[in-house]
Amino acid sequence: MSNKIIPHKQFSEMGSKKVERYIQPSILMILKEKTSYGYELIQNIGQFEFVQGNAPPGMIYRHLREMEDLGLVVSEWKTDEGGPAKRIYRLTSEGDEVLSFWIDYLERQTKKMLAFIENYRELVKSG
Amino acid sequence: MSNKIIPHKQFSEMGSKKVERYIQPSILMILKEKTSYGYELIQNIGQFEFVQGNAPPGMIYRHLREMEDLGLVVSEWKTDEGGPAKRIYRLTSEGDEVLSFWIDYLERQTKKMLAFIENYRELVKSG
DNA sequence: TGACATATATCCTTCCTGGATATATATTTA
DNA sequence: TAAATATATATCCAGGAAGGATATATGTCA
Repeated sequence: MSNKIIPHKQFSEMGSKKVERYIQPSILMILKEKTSYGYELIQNIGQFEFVQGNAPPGMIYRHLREMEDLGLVVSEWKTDEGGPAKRIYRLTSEGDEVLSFWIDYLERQTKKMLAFIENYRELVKSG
Repeated sequence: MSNKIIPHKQFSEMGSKKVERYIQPSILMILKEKTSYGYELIQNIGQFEFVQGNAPPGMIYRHLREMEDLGLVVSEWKTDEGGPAKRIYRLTSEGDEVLSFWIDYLERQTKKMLAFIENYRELVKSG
């Protein structure tokens, strides 16, 4: 039995897994504007629309630890506000520089994507 | 000992692994123009610049089998040209439809990326 | 005949994601 | 005041995709 399915369904299922979500640059961007912490980032990372809804907590904390290990951010505990302690993250100069590399990358990538789309349009027009 | 490294190095190492390569839509696009086969696709897929150099053969053949299983392409053996037999792939109407979904997705994604870049420019300007 | 180009296929390890779960602290509500 | 909820961080595990290496086979050219 063949495995044929409705194309848009196949696409959305596949897309939901493989789509680039740009977690790291989004965190760097938010921290460039102001310091923040995991729980807040989980709620705010959706503003760039690469992630729909709330981001999975495990992924954000995992990224933050990795980024701190790489020296892109530094953190300190904040306990004076009531409620559970927060680990406040701040961007480092290395993190700032990596963000600028991300921007360069995104510009190159959008150019390639737009060329790909244009190639498609020409193909449809001529075919 | 901390794990600080040179930012552009960290970025290029990370980028080479996580970058979106758009193998499936690239194959669909080539097959929309004409039929082709694995070995030829490996050499031609670089034209869209999502993949630099030759694509890893294992990945292309893996994608082709998966895409045939999904009904996006069909194949037949061609042995009348001398040299090893080629498995010629042809786009199906389902594959054509999935490619158009890919184009829609890429348009949405580029919009988000451009908005992200613009957000960065504003931040740099005001900060 | 030996090397090389063409051509497909499979295997294995590593890495990342998604999702679930655990833990702990305040605040609100009943 | 006890229970439920919101806040907040952290860890674990299964599944899947990528990268890279390797195997196999055929024809051509020196």
